[in-house]
Amino acid sequence: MTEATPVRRAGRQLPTADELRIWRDFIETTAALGSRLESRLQSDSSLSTGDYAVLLALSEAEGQAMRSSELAAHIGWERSRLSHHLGRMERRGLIRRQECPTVPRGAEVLLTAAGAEAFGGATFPHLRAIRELFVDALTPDQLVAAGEIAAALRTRLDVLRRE
Amino acid sequence: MTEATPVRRAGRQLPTADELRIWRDFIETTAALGSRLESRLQSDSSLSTGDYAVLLALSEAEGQAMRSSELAAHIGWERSRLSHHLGRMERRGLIRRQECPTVPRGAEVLLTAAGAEAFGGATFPHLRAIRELFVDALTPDQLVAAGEIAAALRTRLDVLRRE
DNA sequence: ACCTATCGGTTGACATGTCAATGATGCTAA
DNA sequence: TTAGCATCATTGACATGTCAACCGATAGGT
Repeated sequence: MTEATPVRRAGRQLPTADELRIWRDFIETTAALGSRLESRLQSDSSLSTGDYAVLLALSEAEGQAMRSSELAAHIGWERSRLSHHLGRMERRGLIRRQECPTVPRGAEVLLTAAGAEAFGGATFPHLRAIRELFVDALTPDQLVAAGEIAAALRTRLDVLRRE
Repeated sequence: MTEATPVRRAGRQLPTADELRIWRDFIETTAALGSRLESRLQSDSSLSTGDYAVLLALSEAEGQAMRSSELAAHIGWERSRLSHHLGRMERRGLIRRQECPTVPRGAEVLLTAAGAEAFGGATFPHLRAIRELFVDALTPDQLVAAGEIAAALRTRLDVLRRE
């Protein structure tokens, strides 16, 4: 970081000690943030962040229903993961699955009344937690910077996707 | 973010749409970054990041050994998680456990030759991946900002620890 | 000495995640 | 027509994580 010369920067293959320290702080803190949010959500509503993502997507979908594959793409999950998760959510009565009327071998995922109710109850505390643990922790400048950092990292991930 | 008046900022209980968008970008991208690193490490060395954390700590420990509880504290894991993980690593021959000579009911965790070898082989590609996916993705300013953001979030998490 | 609380560590039950294999169904080309 | 192939979704095997219960040993207070 205190590295000013582009030449040396380009020549290095490994991170410096400073860079590594930042990396560790960054990845560990964001992981801890995620799990704190997870446990807040759990104690406020008995939902996991996975449940929440599914319920959010269904709530916003037309007819509060979506085909399984679309849902997976929408929230960025593998189909297998979604299928397992839906099985658990179905057992708890949060969603229902039925054959899709339009797509031959498709499965339609429907929000149940219980699911809508659980989602409704979870939303406010969850958003408040996001505000307390993330938004309020940062200055406005830092918040902007966080968005830019996320965008830069995402771009990099996408560029290197197939390697 | 475009919120300039402290009064309005203080009065809000929930994040704005902008803030929420940044939150989602941030948390999802950092999660994706973590899992990309995980799969890189896996394919380069057949180690998980958990394995790596354990092996790193043991490598740096005197005598390449540590008591189980110390190790857990050092890498920030619950004892139960560590115990399960050590069981799996022991089955793969990466570490060994024996009664601790100094602490009565303590277990000493030792790095095996195979563990040291696996760690040695994993280090270089892992650090290179951190550089490619994180350090090189950011400008020097962004890297500094990432460190500051992590520190701010960590402070907040610590302040709210027992709630 | 003896009851009890605590400590270090393990275990079991379960939630979650990945990967590869499986079924079931439609599409396409010989 | 039919053999091969892609697609949608599920399943099973397994790795990982949390939580609570447990075991054995030790330290104190009475």
